[in-house]
Amino acid sequence: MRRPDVNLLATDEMPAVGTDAAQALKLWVVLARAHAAITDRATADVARHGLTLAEFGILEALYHKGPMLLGEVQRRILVSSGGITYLVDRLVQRGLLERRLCAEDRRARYAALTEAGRALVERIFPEHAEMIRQALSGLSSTEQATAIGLLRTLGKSVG
Amino acid sequence: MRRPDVNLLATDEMPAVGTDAAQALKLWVVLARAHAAITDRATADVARHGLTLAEFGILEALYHKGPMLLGEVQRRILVSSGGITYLVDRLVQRGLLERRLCAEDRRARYAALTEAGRALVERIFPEHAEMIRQALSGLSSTEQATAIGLLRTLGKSVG
DNA sequence: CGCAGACATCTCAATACTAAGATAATGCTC
DNA sequence: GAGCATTATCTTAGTATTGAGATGTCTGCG
Repeated sequence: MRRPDVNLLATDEMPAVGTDAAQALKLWVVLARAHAAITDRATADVARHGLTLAEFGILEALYHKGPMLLGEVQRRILVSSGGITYLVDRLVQRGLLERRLCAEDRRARYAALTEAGRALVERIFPEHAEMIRQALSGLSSTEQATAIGLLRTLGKSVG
Repeated sequence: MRRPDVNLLATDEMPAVGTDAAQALKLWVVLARAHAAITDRATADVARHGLTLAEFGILEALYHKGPMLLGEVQRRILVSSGGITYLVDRLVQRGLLERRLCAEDRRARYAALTEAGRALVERIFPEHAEMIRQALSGLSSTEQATAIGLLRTLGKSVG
């Protein structure tokens, strides 16, 4: 058992690769490792409440933004179109979410929290936020700000 | 269709969360987004050769490090114990890898590249490295060095 | 020596997704 | 206003991966 996630490249001694490519590969490796480590912790945390990270992401988004079209939610949590249907189905079955018609576009559907869903988020979100804070506390506030800037730039330039 | 990966939190206006937790959450979000963006590209790149990112990671590790025990490979590419068996099985079936007995420990097995496996890595790795270099080129060399340092610290302190 | 526990790998069932295509509604453009 | 490309969601089948437990092996201790 143990650990989901991405591949990892040998960090040293890579013949036939320029030094700039080697640096980029190393960045990709440490990024993937950090992501995997945090994902592990966050996954375990929300699993205590029977939720996937993706499911938690949906609940949290709806809590902070209010009802959203399925497509908006999909783009926000980064799943496929089939995936959002599947995830919302499950949350609806558990009584945490409901689908609502969209008056302006009859193809579209809103997802909205039920009372139970709202109550769940209010109960677990603060703990989860605290867990994340704790997990990332190896970086000072200044360092975190720097990292946010760099990763934001990176994310935009890759996409 | 479109896009694998993690959850994402509403970045602004989160009641009942301290500013330090809010910053940590934002870092988690941009990290996850950057990771998802790069993963998308890298996955598409290796898929051209019929490989998963995890499969590619195994081939690449063995190429640069030589034969490794399955457990070592598992820790390196971050999959479950069942996962490494499954992945190695598939690569063996395709003739890219072979299992070898370990003289010192009869429970353990080495994974080693076959000639075909070595040839494949030599053919596709340089392109892949170049693709990663290009994908991360939105950050200057100096910025990349900074990011590597921060993410390495982060990864260690989380785990 | 002989056994208890820790390990390394494998097996197997369950699951959270993805990809491709179906359905239906929208909105341009002529 | 009729068609055609586009968009929003859903359906279905397939898959990569996990997690729990089984098996065989090693190691240290009494």
